[in-house]
Amino acid sequence: MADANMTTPEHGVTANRLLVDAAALFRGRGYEGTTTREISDALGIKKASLYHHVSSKEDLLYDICLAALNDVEVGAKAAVSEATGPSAKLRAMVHGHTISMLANVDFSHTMLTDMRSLSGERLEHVLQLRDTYERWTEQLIRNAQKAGEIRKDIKSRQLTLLLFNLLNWTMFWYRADGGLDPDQVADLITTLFLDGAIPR
Amino acid sequence: MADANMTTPEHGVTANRLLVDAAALFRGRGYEGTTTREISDALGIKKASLYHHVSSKEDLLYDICLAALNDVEVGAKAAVSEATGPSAKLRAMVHGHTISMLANVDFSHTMLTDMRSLSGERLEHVLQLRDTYERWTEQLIRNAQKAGEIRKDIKSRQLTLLLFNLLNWTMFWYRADGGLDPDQVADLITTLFLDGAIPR
DNA sequence: GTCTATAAATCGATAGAC
DNA sequence: GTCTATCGATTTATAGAC
Repeated sequence: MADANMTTPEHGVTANRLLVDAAALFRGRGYEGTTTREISDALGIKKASLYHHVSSKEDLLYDICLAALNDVEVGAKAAVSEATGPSAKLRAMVHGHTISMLANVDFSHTMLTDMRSLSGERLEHVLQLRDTYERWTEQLIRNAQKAGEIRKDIKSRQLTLLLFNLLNWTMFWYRADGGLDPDQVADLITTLFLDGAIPR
Repeated sequence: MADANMTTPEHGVTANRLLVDAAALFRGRGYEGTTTREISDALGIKKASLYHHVSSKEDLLYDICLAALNDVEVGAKAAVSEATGPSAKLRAMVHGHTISMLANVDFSHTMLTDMRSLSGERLEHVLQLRDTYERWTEQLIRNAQKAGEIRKDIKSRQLTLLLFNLLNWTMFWYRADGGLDPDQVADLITTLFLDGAIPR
């Protein structure tokens, strides 16, 4: 869902719809594979009218990446702040992250796969935000390791990479109309990450 | 590595280099974001000379997807055929898949993220090959479940999706010059998938 | 805030000489 | 098998009327 906190205050409603429609197109055909013509068609305006709301196509990608990162981070941190104990906080992170990511799957998908099309400073900024979030996650894992609730024979960095493998690729097969709702997806990821596939 | 079995016999050496160089560019800038001019520059020939070897840019993408799928399937099936027992075969699948995928990471990355740019029949063909491979993997999991070596409280379909989450996203962070070699990556994925992050 | 019209550049692909 | 030259279409973006 594209709710109010996904855009900065100075943006109007059309600019909001612009991001949502662009993200849906970018997810389906890629940023480079989507033309400004297709975006304006989706909004029901002419191509030139887009430039009243944004100053370039890349602006759309940049705003989508920032919104996607912000939503997931806000969702994860809210969930973690309500949990008590190292492994409970880790479970909460997976749950909050997954719910936010799947609620804005067009944004998350675009951010993760088309980020590379951003130029210079903008790419660096998005990468820095992503890295900061990954380090925050790694700290959750390290805390759980110190408490003896997560195995210590695999480095926290590598456990973090494996956790994001589980989280990120979900966007490629998740369908809102499919057999699983976001809560069930979050539970699956949590269960496999923590318990593994061999019976305990 | 781009070895001999990655191309069909009728292709010459230039056509082979063409695939390798194109896959590297596609991984870095995306299929839609890469121009035929960039591809010809990488080969040291003029843009028009490309069309002596391939009849369209999309041909390159199609051939890369087929080669990527074939390499991973061949690697995984060879490993599985040498293993004995349901869970040993599952471990072998992860190992063979990971080694082949990381040895041709430009090809795998391009196949998994830019497949969507294929048109009509070609997209269907690639999707069908991928689905067949996924079903073969799910059968390995089902066999291990029947033998009691894999938990039965999660459906084989969902365990398969989670396993491919672990396998596929690895392409986004694996670096040949990084701290982990393909064998270590395969062991990490196997260990987490089977045993989980909580100490046993 | 949307429109028509168009600029300026680049795209994939082709023709034909060598 | 590679080249020069070029076609026709399409691209992002701008100018200026309404």
